[in-house]
Amino acid sequence: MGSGEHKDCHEVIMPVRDALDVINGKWKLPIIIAISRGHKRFRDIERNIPKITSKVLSKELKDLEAHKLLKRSVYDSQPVTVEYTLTPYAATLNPVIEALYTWGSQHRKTIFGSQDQD
Amino acid sequence: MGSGEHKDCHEVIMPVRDALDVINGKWKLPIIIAISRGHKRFRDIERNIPKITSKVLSKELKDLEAHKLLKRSVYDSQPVTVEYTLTPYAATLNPVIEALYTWGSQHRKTIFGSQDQD
DNA sequence: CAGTATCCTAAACGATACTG
DNA sequence: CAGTATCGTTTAGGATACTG
Repeated sequence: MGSGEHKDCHEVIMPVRDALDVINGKWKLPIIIAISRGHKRFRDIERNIPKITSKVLSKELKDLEAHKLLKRSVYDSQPVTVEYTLTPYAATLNPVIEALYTWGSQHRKTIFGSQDQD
Repeated sequence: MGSGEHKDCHEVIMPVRDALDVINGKWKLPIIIAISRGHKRFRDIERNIPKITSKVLSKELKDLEAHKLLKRSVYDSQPVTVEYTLTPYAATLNPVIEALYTWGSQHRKTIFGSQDQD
């Protein structure tokens, strides 16, 4: 009805929020990136993500698994090993990661141009 | 040096984290979207973002302004009006928003296929 | 209209230690 | 190695009320 003026506003916001709900926080995308680069083991992932702790990594891995973005496999080797691998679904996030990577790279240059930053 | 194997992992993670630092949270991108759709006034923005409160909107607007993504203009009219407009820099976020929009739309279909969701 | 002031809860994040 | 336990701090976010 009537003036469909700010209706299309919601149409854009809603899906973006859905996406944000999944990748929210500092860690989820970095974890996906690390695994996509071939780091499958818990300690290996941990070592490759600056500042992350076991506790946070553990929690985030569970979240990502719940969102069907990765799979946890336990191998009955000697000793038992655990591997995290991305699902095909996680690959659909690549355009998001690329857009963020591109923007973040540019942004970093921009802020380094004017002031300091970690 | 030696095995530069997980070095490129950081090269990807860092810019992504920089981007995430800026757009983090549920509200920043929705706010940018609302403003980009022509909603410039505080109440107008507020009305077009489901569930946001004055307090949160106020805080997020300040954050976005600090990141140079939008500009707050006060017009000495009768009564005083305030307008928020995006900076040209905010437009560089469009590919990010589009990627998120596309993925979020697909994701919503995916989860609606299997279970319920808000 | 354009916000601010309080108060509050829940979640994120972090440090350190510990277990099978 | 692959985590969990415990603790504490910080931040995001929400409810409600209020101001110029």
